[in-house]
Amino acid sequence: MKKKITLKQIARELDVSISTVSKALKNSKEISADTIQKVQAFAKLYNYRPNNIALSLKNRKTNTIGIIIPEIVHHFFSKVIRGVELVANKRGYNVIIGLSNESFSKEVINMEMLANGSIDGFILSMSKETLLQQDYHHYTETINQGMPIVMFDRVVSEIKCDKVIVDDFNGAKNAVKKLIANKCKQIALITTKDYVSVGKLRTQGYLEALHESNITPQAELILKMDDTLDYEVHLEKLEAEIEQLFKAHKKIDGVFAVNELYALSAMKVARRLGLNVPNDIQVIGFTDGVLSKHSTPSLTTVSQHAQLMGERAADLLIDKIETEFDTEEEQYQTVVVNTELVERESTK
Amino acid sequence: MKKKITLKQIARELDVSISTVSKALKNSKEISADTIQKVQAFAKLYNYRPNNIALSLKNRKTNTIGIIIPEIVHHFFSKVIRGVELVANKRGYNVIIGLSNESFSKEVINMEMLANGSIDGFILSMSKETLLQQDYHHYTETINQGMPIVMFDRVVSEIKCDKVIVDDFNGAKNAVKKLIANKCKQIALITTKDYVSVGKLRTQGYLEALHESNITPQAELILKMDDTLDYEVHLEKLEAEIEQLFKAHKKIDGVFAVNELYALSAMKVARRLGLNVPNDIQVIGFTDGVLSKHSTPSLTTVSQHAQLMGERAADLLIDKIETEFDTEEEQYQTVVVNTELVERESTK
DNA sequence: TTTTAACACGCAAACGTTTTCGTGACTTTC
DNA sequence: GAAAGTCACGAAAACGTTTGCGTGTTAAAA
Repeated sequence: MKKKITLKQIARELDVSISTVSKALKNSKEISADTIQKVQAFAKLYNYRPNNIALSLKNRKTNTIGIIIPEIVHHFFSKVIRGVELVANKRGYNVIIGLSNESFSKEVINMEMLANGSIDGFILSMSKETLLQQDYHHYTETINQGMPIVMFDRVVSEIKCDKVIVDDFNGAKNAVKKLIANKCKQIALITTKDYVSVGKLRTQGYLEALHESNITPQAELILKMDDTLDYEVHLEKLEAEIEQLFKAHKKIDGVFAVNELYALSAMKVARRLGLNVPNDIQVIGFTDGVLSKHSTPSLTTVSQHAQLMGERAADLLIDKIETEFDTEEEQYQTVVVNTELVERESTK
Repeated sequence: MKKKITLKQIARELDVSISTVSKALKNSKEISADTIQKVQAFAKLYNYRPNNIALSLKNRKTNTIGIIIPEIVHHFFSKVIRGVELVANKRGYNVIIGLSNESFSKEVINMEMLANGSIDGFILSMSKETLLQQDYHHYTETINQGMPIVMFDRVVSEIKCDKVIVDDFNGAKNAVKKLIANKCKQIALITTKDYVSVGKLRTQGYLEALHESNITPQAELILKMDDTLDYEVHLEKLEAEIEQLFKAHKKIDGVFAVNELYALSAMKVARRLGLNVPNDIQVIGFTDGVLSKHSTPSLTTVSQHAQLMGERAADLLIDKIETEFDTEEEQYQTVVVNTELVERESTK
């Protein structure tokens, strides 16, 4: 049980000063070849590694980025994390995570925990509660203290910072256009209430696609679910509403759902009602989870390239961290990650 | 853009010493009421928060735990993380993650990055490559340096540390017994090669269940897949092998698979061969992913309580971190988390 | 009035680094 | 043989804290 060795200990053992040891390890030409050799041999023997914390303090730089997300047991977010970790690691950074669990207060607490020197910058996606309360002071305060922030997916225009977002609008539009091209006449939309920006944008994409094809949208074909509830738990409620929709509008022959679970539920209800997917009714979802790929029939979805978003966000953040001079007035950019329609069995 | 304020700056502004400020903020009785009031007001105004890094250096304690896992886009691991984060946060710790991506070298690098002062202890699950190479020096070295480690799920007896494991043996045994109780006569096993400890244990559970019911195991009913490949990618190969198995043994009426995807593939192949699940063939999987719940038919599985494992691991680790005195010789414990058979539609 | 005690505060060390600058001992140069 | 230069190293400050101890001032006790 040999504890980690420090410069001081090496110095004492070798009867030189701490500075000599430090320089010797860096092959400084101030130090004689003899001493360098001696010090390095000793350091290697005892497996010396500089203490990160001391370095962080000295350099006022932690080489760590904080990521705060609403939920980690979620394909989208875990893929984003993977992307962040990938480039962070490549560029010499560690990643520290905080989960808000969709709660405003946990988000605030987590940010405060990390903002006091532990990290060099944030990557985050807002919790639903924050989105609802529209209280963004913790973000702006953090930014004002000079800590860079990159937001992704769930963003809001009030906050001035770099952002990485999915092209929700066009993703949805293309999906619906695909349904139209596949001869669907009555296309239902299963979405969330509008305060969730992504739900809103996808809804707009749906409407735009109809518009461009000169189809008059029918309000009765749009189902807006309350997204504050954990829908994993409220599956029955979800299915009941969909069933009601299908029964009230037997002519529905296409469904665009703003997430995977809504789409899956739609397929399940359709099957229960004796409808065949994709022959009687075609379904497209949004997100690239595991369910789509392995469901029966497998689900055509709008893939979001979550990992790529994480990579972009990390690059953006680290770039900002490493630009010494804040070039005059802050210049923020918003990266839009394109979606991709992955066609599977639920469409023709 | 006001940067974070330090004790020194407060001291200068208020024309007192740094120590006075520090003590005043702690309501030390060495300091007069006037001064305390003055300092605290000023600190509040400027939103003073002590710098974590400086504290970590001083206290030689980071209040951060490192977690290293093979993969994050995976229901099991992300649930474990959630559990870890939950108790870590509750007990005042942060969580920093490292992904080995199933690679030995990335695991080593990640551990070294974190072991140099960044964290107080590790929670980790071994990469497949490490499991294969059986090179554990990075673990033992870390432990020898006095850094506590808690391993979970993929563990190995050679490493002396606290562990949290799933009761794979009994989980598998109970699952197979369930199949037997449900009148299955020919029960196939779809498992991994034996170097993955969990695969091995689940296989043993399968055998034991048969043994206890006086059924002679048939080697031809056991399919051992090569787990070094990413099976998400090699789905067709997997399905082909299963199809071959089913065709060669038409009397198979039960399947126990050591993970979710194997089970799902089995159901898919069965359907393709015109077999009804659960009437012709019953299927049970292992793990508590999303797929089981949302597949059709939904899959009966052995649930592992991943989040609970994470919580246990975190408690174990933090307990160890916070016991001042290493009570004489190290005493390690292994926590076994029970499994639970979640019955769904794939069994009768 | 002198001694003692209480009070309110500052000094300095420590955590583990890095880096600038200073300095003593040689070596070279004229 | 003296001046200048080179070499190899050490001292010290700095990053931002906490804390034991020393000290000057004042008030209380003798």
